[in-house]
Amino acid sequence: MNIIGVERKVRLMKSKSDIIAQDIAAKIQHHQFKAGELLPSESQLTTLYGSSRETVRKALNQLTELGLIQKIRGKGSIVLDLEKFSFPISGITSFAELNKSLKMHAVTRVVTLKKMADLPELFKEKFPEQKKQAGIYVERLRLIDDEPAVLDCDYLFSPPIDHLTKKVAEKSIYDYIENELKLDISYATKVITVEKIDEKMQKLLQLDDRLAVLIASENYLSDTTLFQLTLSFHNPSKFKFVDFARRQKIKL
Amino acid sequence: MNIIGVERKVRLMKSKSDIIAQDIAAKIQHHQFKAGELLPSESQLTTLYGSSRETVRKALNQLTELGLIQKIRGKGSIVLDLEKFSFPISGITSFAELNKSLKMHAVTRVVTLKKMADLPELFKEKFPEQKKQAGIYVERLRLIDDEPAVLDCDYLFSPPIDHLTKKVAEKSIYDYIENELKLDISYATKVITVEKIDEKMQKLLQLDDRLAVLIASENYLSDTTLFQLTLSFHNPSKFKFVDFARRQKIKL
DNA sequence: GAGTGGTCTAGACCACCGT
DNA sequence: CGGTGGTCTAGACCACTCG
Repeated sequence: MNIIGVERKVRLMKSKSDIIAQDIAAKIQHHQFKAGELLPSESQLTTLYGSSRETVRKALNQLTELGLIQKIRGKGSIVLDLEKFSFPISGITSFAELNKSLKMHAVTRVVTLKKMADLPELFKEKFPEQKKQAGIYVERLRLIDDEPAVLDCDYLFSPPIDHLTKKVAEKSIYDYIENELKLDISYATKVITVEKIDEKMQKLLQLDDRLAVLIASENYLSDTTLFQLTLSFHNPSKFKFVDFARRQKIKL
Repeated sequence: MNIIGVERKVRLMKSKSDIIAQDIAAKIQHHQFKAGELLPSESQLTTLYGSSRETVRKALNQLTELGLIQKIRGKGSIVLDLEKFSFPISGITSFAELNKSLKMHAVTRVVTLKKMADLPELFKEKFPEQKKQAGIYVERLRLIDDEPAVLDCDYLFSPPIDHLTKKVAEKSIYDYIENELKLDISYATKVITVEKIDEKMQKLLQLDDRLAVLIASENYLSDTTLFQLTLSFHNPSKFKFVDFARRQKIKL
């Protein structure tokens, strides 16, 4: 039995190409494949993982999207320097996941947890249909090294999210949604701006200024259900957003 | 001859799947395919474009990445509401391209254009090898509705970019790089932060405050050559960064 | 010329959705 | 059940790089 046969028993529901991508990604992270060097060729990977070339290529494409490798025709796939851009945050990632993978020691304090009363102005006009929908409102303060860094204000809709405990909100709402409720979080839109904030928020974030960086996001399940709106107020001096981007072939 | 045969004569060097993606994207933009509705099924698209199913799927995957559609198993591909998230800027896009596609009437004023003297602190430690390399330094002020919105400071390396005229800098450096120099711009990393700026810059941007949003980016060609570093200082009150993101399957 | 990645194909089997 | 998308395969041909 080859590598994949073994892996597949453990991680159910993952495709062969996902497993190959995951495996190569891990080897890049652990410097088994080093930055600047070439990956084994596609035909070598084909025999290594016991799969067809197209499957290997699908895996490599994922790594290309992520910015882990760059493919060059006639040469091979070069491993890019992950260290250099201390880790893209792009993609939907929960604070708990970030905290874990970046090894920050961060703490989450639940400020508010109650039934949703009303949407904020920002979302009201855009989502008139959600206006009357039931939901949960959560306010959470994120502390990094004991200093307030972010205030997250989440509007979770019921359905699909009917209940929420303080404990879950402290740990990871995304973990709860995916692993308990078995919902399939799929995509999000984010808008980053700089906004004036009120005094209450200024105190919470312990800011000198009345300005904060706001990330407003809309989060959707794979069936296109809107399940969450978030206003994320960041302490400007601690704010950092890292992104990896590829040039679009398709012009809109 | 089918649709693709015709298109292919015009736009050389594009793959069949790119053309299909481009075509569907255009039809979505022109509301020929409407938000919330389903695209024709993959097998229908297969016969429509006279290609194999995998080729159609490759095209649909590109649209999925872009956030134009969402595929649902057993149902079909739903067109997402492009209007709702007034246009993702993510991906490497030049100011000239943005200006055109967003129909802003923006003006670019070249403030400085000279030989590169030295890299700024921010980049110095990270790119010691580039320190002695020759290059060009360009400073450009972007005005939107006659008000200063962004100051772009570009460091272009020679090679591959040996000369640059004021005219090119005013119009579009990316256009020049791609269409004149025939270089293949491929990927970039971006870091967004909020920074203190000096008085000179404050004046240029006509800011009340000494704070600006900084986007620092590193831009690479498809052969992994670093060809440009950019510091982009944004007027906070005019700053807006829009992003579309999909949940990562691969955990790093 | 040998080896690399880029594209496309035709066919197969599966999982899921609706009627 | 038929139609949808999800995955995988084996094979073909091409364009490119490098010695």
